[in-house]
Amino acid sequence: MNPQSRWEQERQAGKNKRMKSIIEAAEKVFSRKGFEKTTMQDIADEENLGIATVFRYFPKKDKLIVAVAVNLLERYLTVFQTVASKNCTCLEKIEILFNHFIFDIEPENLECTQLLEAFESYASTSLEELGDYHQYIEVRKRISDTLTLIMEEGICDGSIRSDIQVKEVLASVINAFGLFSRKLSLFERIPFFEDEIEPRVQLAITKQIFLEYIKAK
Amino acid sequence: MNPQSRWEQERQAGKNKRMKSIIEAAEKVFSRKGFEKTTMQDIADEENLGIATVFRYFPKKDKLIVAVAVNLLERYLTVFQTVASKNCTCLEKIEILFNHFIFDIEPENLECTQLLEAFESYASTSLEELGDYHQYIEVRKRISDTLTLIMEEGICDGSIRSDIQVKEVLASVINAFGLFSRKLSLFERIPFFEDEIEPRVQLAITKQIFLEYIKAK
DNA sequence: TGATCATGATAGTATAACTATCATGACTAT
DNA sequence: ATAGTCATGATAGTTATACTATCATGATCA
Repeated sequence: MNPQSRWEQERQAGKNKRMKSIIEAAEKVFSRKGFEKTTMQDIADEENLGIATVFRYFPKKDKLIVAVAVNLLERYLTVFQTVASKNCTCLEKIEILFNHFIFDIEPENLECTQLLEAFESYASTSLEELGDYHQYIEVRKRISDTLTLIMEEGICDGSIRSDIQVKEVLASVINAFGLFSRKLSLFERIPFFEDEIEPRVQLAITKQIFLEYIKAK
Repeated sequence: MNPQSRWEQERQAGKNKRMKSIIEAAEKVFSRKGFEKTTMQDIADEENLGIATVFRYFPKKDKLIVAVAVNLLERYLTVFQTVASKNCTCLEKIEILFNHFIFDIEPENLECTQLLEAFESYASTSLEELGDYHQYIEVRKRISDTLTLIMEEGICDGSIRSDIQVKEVLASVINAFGLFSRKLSLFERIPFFEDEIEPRVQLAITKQIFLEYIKAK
């Protein structure tokens, strides 16, 4: 067996240790500075690596960006799965998810949501090759499936109205998550934005609108 | 009077003819290629101008991007105002607005919505100087005021439930516009996205959720 | 002990934002 | 009509950054 190809295999499987450390470093820097303004040098510096090393693992910046997004979304998936297996009503589960990703006191989760939102925006406008992007879509689908499960359960136990189109409604819920996280980041950056509606209030309202809609009458 | 300063005044007021033509050209190119991938050269070529001329009017690419967004949003404002003065119920007005910007057969309006969505995302991550951005916020506020008017009218005439927080709910509506336009652009770019929910269906559901929520019981 | 290979350093290319300068030709005021 | 003004275009140059190529070094592994 050729060791070169073993390394290459590891690299492609994303199981390489250094690769993981670069992804984690990149996530930090992207969160701070955004995808566009972050340079590959910034990421190398974060881990005290040579820039050539970063390029060895991620020959294109876009590849690194997708890798960060996929990594993040996979962490999300486990949260969704954990909540899904909890022993409470569907409505409670959905509220737990809202609270976890948006209203959590820890700002960390919110930052993740913001980064994912930024990624989807980046993907739809700036991503050059869509080849790696299907990986992201895969994980996104599994999250969607998990939520579908939660809602179908809710219809069975009578806590959710039975005449809704499950997949479509929850897609709206998912999108609502990301949407307001972006508004929050705008709000934080721009002082004269003050007299607009506080995004957290707006988010709470949106949550209410969705919950009221899906609740069994 | 100093002619140099007159030109400078015109330039700053945005009333200069050439300036307008550059903004219109830029809007076309930005719509096609996105903010990031569009070069100043592209914009100059679109109008057969020298690149130096473009830089004379817009010393930074960011300034041109904001100018395009403000110009676009001002066109939106007139639509909102026109619909507001129509002689029909509040619910009908809101539905007209949905239809106009998203479901319209003319793809032109949808492209505008997508460009605005892209701009807000760009503003929250990549815009370097927020100085010009307040102009955009101003117009956005006037649109918000117009919508508030529509909804308050609806509460008076009894077509809208009276216990909602008007400003917050309509902010949700406005954001829903932009959100799905981005999903649409993703959908158009990515073939293997096919088995996801059709964004137009999703958008229709969202419209339904909001309308049902605000409707008087 | 010797071969392999990840790493870092460095130099180089391409592209695009942005600056500076100057010739030209259209417009404007008298 | 003429002279001056000024928008424009052409061009050359600067800087930043994505990305490539190459080589020395030192850790690891057989």
